[in-house]
Amino acid sequence: MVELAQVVVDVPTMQTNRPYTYQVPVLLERQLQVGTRVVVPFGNGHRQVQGFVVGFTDGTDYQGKLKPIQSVMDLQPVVNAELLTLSKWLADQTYSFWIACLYTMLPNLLKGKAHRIVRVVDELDEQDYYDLFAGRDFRDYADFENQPEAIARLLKLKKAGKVRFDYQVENRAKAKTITGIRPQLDFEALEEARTSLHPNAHAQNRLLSYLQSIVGQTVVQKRAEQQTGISAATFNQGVKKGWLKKVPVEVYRTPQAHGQPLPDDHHLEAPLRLNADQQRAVDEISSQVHAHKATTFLLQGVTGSGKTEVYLQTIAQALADGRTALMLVPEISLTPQIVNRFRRRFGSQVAVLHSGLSNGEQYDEWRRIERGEAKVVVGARSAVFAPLDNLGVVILDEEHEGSYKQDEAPRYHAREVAKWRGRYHGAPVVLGSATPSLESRARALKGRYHFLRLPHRVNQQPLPPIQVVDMRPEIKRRGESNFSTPLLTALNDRLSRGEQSILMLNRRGFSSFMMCRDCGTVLKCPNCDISLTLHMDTRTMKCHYCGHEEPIPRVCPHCHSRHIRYYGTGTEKVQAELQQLLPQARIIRMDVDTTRRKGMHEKLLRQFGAHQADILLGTQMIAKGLDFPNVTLVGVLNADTGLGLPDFRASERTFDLLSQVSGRAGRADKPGQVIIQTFNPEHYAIQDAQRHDYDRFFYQEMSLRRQASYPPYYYTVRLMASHPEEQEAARAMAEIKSLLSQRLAPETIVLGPTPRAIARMKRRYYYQIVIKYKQDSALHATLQEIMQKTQSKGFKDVQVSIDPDPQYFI
DNA sequence: AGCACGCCGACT
DNA sequence: GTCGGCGTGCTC
Repeated sequence: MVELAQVVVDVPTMQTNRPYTYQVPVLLERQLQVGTRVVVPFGNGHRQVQGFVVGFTDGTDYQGKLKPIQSVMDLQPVVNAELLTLSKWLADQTYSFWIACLYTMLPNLLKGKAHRIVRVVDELDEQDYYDLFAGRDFRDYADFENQPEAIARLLKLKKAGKVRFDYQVENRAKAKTITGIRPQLDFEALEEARTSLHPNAHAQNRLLSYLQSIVGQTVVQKRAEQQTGISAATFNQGVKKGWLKKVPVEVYRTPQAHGQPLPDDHHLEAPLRLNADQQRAVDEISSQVHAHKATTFLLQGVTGSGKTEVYLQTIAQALADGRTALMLVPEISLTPQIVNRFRRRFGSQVAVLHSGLSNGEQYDEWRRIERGEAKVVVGARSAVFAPLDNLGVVILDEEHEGSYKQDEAPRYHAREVAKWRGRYHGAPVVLGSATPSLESRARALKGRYHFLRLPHRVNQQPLPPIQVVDMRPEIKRRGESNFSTPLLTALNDRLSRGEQSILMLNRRGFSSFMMCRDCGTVLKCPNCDISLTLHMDTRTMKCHYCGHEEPIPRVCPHCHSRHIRYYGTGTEKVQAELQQLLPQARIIRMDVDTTRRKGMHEKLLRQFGAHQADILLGTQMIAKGLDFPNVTLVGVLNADTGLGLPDFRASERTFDLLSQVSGRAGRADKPGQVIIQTFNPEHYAIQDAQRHDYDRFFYQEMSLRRQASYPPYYYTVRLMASHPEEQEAARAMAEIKSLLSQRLAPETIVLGPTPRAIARMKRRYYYQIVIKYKQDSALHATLQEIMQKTQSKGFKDVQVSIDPDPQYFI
């Protein structure tokens, strides 16, 4: 029986979210493997789409006539057996399309580009031929994008059978090549050519001797020119005379370490000496590497405790076993400094994957990994899919970071994918953090994760003292200002001593909630204990969990002050105020606006590092990983903004952020100081951060989570539905809710539906339902059922998405 | 997604 | 009468 191929096609809809069966033409039989990309005809007409071969079969239930695969796009599979299995699991776990999961795991260039070509097949009249085709016999349909009249004419011509629409899938994945030269004659023949040269032909003489020295090899022309001083013109003459040939040489678009040279493999940095805690961590993790055990570790180490060195030496152990390693870092922490540290230790075995790379660089790094040339991958979230074989260890640094969860479909969490890959390869997974997520820390306490701690700083220096400044009396005394007296004094002090300061403006939750300037009260929902969000459109305060609504208050419900208002400030405004207060200070502002241009982020940091400025003023992006020895003061202008968010993780994020920035002060020989300005000096997240007391924060927060039935005591799922008409969105959600109530376990809590914070986006109205459950055997099937059911005509134009374990609830 | 089939309004 | 509006259903 002839083998048939199962193909997942690039048509991301619920109806087509399954493999289709295709005939395999004899010519393609040998090239075709599971995991290769193919071009297949799909649907009526002659539409072509890209697809992935996910299996072979010798029979099918399909009654119609099978179509043949049109062509094979890859010589080698681009998805190996592991990643194929993973993609299927991912689609199931995240309620997303299989095809979307496959693309998520691969470099962007492997997503083929579909072209529609309009081809002239019959005589056209002069006018049409000239206007539409400009004398050619085909054009890309995309050329007519914004010309509705032209499109109308084309459709008419199509109807008349004068033009045809063809489809073409473009394979964008191409290797970059540069010119190489290769001798075309053997040594003797070159010698002969040399002796018959005119005695004045010095350059050609040198070329011939050079060619003699590289017989049988290919050398990059640019290098040959540099090495020998022979000019490009002389090489061209050599080509003419048939002495040599120019050949394309494939090169990798290796992302350079931002101008710095890549370290060469013979001068790698030696491992640092470990302290007892670090050594124990390395030993325990390595033992699991050696034993092929998929143990999950939680490595909790205070800032400066040397976690990175533990990672490096653990990776070295895996490499020594002939295995590979995956190192995940949040996007904003993936700075040149951290990448270079890995490169100095492991040299050219390191590959880097992150969103800052061009598509070409991304593709080339990916191929180096896939070919086994890179054994250590350092990357952000999506690097968790790096095609490493024989994985020995996976490390997730800053495991508490919300950015490990993708906030669009497929909504996966890199931590869960990492654990899946760990199980597949028998490799331990290390979750590292100074402030672990409550979920992870709770699991460590229950023994589900193996708990390791690094309680001491490597340099034995104490953590910097943190001063909390209560802004309420400050505002009363001096009027509206972003700068308290103690902070200004401290800033002035650094200026006069020639030391630097970092100021962070917390932008999260910008101006969406109400807070009293006199007592710090934030308006909360009476049912949910979560902040109410201001809706200017309806002039009300709303709760996004239960739908509670109340008018905007004029006086504080707690202290009856009239100073209750929105909360939030922009960096630009703050910079202006600061410049006025400290005219002599040189300030660098870092926010989305000043760093939008590529490379600006690094440039500003380099300037600050070179002491071309006294103060670095920025948003959250400056909280991570920066290490400037001359910085002795860190100030947080508004610690509270995060606390006002209608999100049960608000306190946790505030605590993390404050702990994080505090680590930026005084890391070298000079002692540091941290000043936190707040309207809520009594809040436990601020007080515990001030004391550097993670444990205290953990237990306090855990008890609140237990009372309110939030993670880690409950799991959560968020369902969202949208429709251009608000009524329709609400009606669809009501129907979904009733289905959930019928199917789910009675202990499962279903909140909502409620309108989302930004209820109307892109001309659609959004509603959400939050499900809280401990275990519910009916949940998965019910959610699948909802995805299916909402395809029917009762849900016309309704878009439904499911977000398991959402990180943000706004 | 993108296409064809199919059933109701305003036109050569 | 028919051209074409877009609602509906299918794609190996």
